[in-house]
Amino acid sequence: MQTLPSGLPPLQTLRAFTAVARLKSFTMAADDLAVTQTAVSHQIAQLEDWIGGRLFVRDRRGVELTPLGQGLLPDVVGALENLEQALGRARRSLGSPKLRISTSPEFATQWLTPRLTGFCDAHPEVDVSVTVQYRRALVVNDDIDVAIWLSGGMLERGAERLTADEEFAVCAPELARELPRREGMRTAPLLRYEGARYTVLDWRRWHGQIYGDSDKHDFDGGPSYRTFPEMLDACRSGAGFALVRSSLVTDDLAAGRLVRCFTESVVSDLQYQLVIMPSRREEAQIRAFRHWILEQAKPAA
Amino acid sequence: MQTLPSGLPPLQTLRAFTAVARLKSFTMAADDLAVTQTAVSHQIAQLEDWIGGRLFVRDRRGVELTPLGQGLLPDVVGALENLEQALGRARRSLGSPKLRISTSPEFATQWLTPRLTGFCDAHPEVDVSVTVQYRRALVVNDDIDVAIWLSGGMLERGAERLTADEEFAVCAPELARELPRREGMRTAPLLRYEGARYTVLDWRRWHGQIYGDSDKHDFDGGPSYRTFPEMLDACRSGAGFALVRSSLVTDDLAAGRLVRCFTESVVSDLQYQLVIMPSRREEAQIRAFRHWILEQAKPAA
DNA sequence: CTAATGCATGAGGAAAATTCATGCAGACCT
DNA sequence: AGGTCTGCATGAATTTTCCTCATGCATTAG
Repeated sequence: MQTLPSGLPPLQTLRAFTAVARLKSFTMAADDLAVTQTAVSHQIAQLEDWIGGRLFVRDRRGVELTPLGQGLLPDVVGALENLEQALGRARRSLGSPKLRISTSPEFATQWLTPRLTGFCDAHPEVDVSVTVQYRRALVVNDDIDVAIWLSGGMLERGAERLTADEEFAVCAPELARELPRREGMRTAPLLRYEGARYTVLDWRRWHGQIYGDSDKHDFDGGPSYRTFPEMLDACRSGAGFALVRSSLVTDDLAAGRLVRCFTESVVSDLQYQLVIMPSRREEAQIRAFRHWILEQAKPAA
Repeated sequence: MQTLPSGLPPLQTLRAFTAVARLKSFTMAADDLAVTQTAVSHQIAQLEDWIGGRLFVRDRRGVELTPLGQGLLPDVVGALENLEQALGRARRSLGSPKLRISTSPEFATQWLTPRLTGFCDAHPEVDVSVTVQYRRALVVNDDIDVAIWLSGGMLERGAERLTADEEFAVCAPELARELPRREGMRTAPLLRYEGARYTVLDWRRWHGQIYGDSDKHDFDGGPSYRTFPEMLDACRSGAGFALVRSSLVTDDLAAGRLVRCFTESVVSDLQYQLVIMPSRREEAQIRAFRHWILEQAKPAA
C-alpha cells in the first residue's frame, strides 16, 4: 500500500524537529521558536505520525534522538539551511526596498503619521520616508514613489480616492459648552490658515453653501496660522472655531480633543487621492503600501 | 534595516513556485497540486511579497520566470527534493505498518467492522487485519497487535475500557407491535446462542436480576444459534426475543431494525476492553488506532 | 511526601489557507 | 470589429489549520 498522505509534512514541524534536536528539550525549543511548549509537542507528534515512528525518546531530564531521528536530522537541517540561504540571497539581491511618500502638512500630521507606524510594523524591511510639501508637485518626480494630495476628480491617470470628506466646523469641548448656540460663532474668533485658499476651507464660502446668507456676516479678521496643524493646535486649546475636512479630525473627534460645533456640513468636492508612479506600481513594497492605505481609508470612506 | 519577518515563507508557496515554474501556468500548477487556480495565485503573490520582487512575468499564453525566479528555482527544487528524499527514506525504513486486531465474532460484526472503514480511510498506509476468535486467547501473542475482548475489571495491565454496556432484550419492530406487553415474552421464543455462558447473556440470570422471580418461569427451550450475529439475524427477522448488550445493537436500534422490548435493563459487569501489546504501544499506527477507537467508543460510553 | 520539572492531551479560539464568485485583459475566431 | 475563450487577479467568506490555555501524568529532587 504505502500511500503517501502528502509529499511533505508541514514546514513548522520540521523546524520544531531541528530545534528540539538542537536543544534537547521541548520546552527550550518552544522558547527558541517563540511559541508554547504545547505547540512543539503537537508539532513533533504530528511529524512522528506522518513518518510513522518516534523521533525522540522522552525520559527524565530532556529528550534524546532515536536512531530514526538521528538519520533524519542532518538531511533536514541541510535542506532547510539551503532553502534559507537561497531565499535570503534572492531577497537581498533586490536591495532594501524604499517607499517615498509625498503629501501635504495637514494630511501628514492629522492622518498619515499616526497610522503609518502600523505599516512600518507590518513591513519592517521597507525603508519609509515622508516628504511634506506646501504645494503639490505637479509631476510625481523620481524622488517620490507615491503621493497623496487633495484634488477634485481623477486628475492623475490611475489615481485612487482615499477619503469621502465633509467640511464642518469644530472647536474645543469647553468652547462648545460655553457657546452652544449658532450665535456663538460671532463671539469667538474664526481661525484660518494660509493654505485655505488652495484647499478651499473658506468660512464665507462654507457658510454661504449652507445658509445662503454669507453677505450678512463678517468672516474676516480671525487669527491666521501658517499651516493647518498649527491652526488645529490652537483650536484644541480653545482659541476659536476651525473649519476642517472630516478625514483630518477623525482622531481628534474620537479622542474628544475636538467637537463638532454645528450639525451643518458640506460634502467636499475635493478628496485626498493616492497617486502611484505607474512604473513603480508592480514593486512589492508599493503594492503592499497601496493595499494597506486603501484598507486604512475604508472606515472613513 | 532589512529585518526578516520570518526565517522562511510558508512551504506551500514554495511548492506552488516549483509547480508553476515547471508547468509554466498557474492553472495547470493548480491542477497538479490539486487546489484551485485561486490558491496558486494567492500563494505566488504571497511568496513574491515575502521576497520583495516578482518571480514570474505574466502575459499572454502562460507565465515566464523572471531572472529573480530563475536564480531561485534550482536551489528551491533541490532543497525540497532533499527534504522529500530524506523523509521518504525515514518513512520507508519503518516498513509498511501493520495493525492486527483480534476480537470476538459479535463485536467484530456488530461494532468494529462497520466503523473500521473510517479508520482505513484516515490511514490508508496501515495494513489492517481483523482476526475473529470464538474464545479469547489468554495471551495477546506475536501475531496480534491489539485485542478487544469482553472482560470484567482491568484484567490486563494497561487495558482500557471501551464500552459501558447494559443488557436488555430486543426484538423485531413487528413483534414489538404485536406483543407490546411484558406477557408477550412467553408467547414468542427466547433466542439464545452458544457463547452465552461465557458472555453471560443468560435469560434466567437477567430476569432474576430485575424481577427476582426467575424460578417462576421457564427460560429454556428457545432456538439456539452458534454465534451472536446468527442469533441477531434471526431476531431481526422476527424469530423471537434476543438478550443483548447495548454496544452490539446501537446501529440496529438507530436504523430501526431492532427495538427494545422492555425498559428494564441490567448494567453489565463485563465491558469490552482494548488491550494493546505493551511493546507495540509506541508504534504510530497503534497509537493512531487507539486514539481512533477511543474516540469511536465515546458516544457509547 | 510534597513540590517541581517536563512532556502529553483535548477543547476552544485565533489565524491562515482555500474556495467561491467575479473582474479584467489579451488572443483567437468568425 | 465584436464576441468568446483562456488565463490570472481580487476580495469576501468559509473551511481548515495551528496555537494557546488549562490540565493531567510521570519522574525526580528536596
